[in-house]
Amino acid sequence: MERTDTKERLLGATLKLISTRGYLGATTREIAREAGVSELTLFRHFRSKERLFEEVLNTYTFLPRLRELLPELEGLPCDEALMSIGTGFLETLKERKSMVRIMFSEMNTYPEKVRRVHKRFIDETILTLANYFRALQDRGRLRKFPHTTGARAFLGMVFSYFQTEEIVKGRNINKKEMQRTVGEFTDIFLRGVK
Amino acid sequence: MERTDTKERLLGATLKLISTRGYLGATTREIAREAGVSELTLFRHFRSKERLFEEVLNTYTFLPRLRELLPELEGLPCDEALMSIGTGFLETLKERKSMVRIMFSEMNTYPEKVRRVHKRFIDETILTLANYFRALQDRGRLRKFPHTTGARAFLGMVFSYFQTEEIVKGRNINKKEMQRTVGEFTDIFLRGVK
DNA sequence: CCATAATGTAAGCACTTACTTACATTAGGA
DNA sequence: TCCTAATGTAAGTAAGTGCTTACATTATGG
Repeated sequence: MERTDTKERLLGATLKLISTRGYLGATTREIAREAGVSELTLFRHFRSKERLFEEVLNTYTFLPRLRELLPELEGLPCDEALMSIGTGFLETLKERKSMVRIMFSEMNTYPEKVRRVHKRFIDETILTLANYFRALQDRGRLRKFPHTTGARAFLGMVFSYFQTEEIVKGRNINKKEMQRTVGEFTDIFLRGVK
Repeated sequence: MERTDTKERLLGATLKLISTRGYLGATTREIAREAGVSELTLFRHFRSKERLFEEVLNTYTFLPRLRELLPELEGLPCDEALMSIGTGFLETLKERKSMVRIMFSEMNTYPEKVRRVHKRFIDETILTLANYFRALQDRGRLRKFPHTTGARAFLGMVFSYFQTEEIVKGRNINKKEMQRTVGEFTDIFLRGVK
């Protein structure tokens, strides 16, 4: 009974290694070494690599915070509310970068498992935002437009920005840059470019 | 001298298998079998799996294709031009789906050399559209806005849409749905939602 | 103080992988 | 007709890979 955090260390090491080297590229030997335990311990806790991976997905699944965020935006003007939604979304993505990486890398290895995570996060976020837009339309704060497509559009801008900069280029989007870019996205989304 | 298209068949098989199983998951045996040649022939044409993969990336790049999207839009009004860019972009992504899959799923596991090409690809795509926007601004057809962010925004909407539907969900976006959605994106992008 | 549960070390197994070697076949051009 | 270039078959190699077995160590709680 030497350690109590063995399982957590293994899960963390697996998340790290699979997100950087891919499922096939991350070996159980290396995961164990990264966690500071023997390979045998890995197999004693999780019976196979696949089960280990599954537990990683379950452990680090993330849910959108948008729903909790919305009530706080009640009184705000549209631009400030959207700005807040955009930066909140981007911050969640940054926090869960490893999981986002895995989501799009292991789509082929384990399609159903990964799709579940995607559905829980992306689809849910689009839906929530779309409903929010509809509410704003009903109150006359926004003009009529297809609210689901609108949600897709806004989140798509932010997500693609995250994907190209943080994931593909490996850059870190700092607070200042984030504020600026999301601000510009918001402005375009609200006012249009014409 | 039995066949003249051996190399092409191998490149095609590699594209197909790597895009579905990943770089490590696609074995040289299977690639050869898919191409209808012996594994030895594969190694005689390309000396290693890595070189084979590099040639695949060079062969199937579609950056030139994207560049062709702009020139023919001279006389069109903004909304039609944007619509054309959006659908053209989306159609290219669909056509080159395998490449898109490879580029955005596993890039972090590939050698630095490959990643650099990929980064340049993204930057150039954004830059091309950004320059187009600037030209339209100079001619007073669009209002002043940060043109690079604008290009990011528009391409991001379309790309995220493609990624979610075609890659993650495995759906086929048909012509009609594509027209509608891109039309709505364009409208939002030009007029805003306020 | 001792049973137990969590860990370790070490060896190894069955399998796969990228890649090689040696040798044979075949078809077209000189 | 014969040389050459492209291909094939078959066997094999070295280095992994996930996972197992056998056995030892150690700390803790009753």
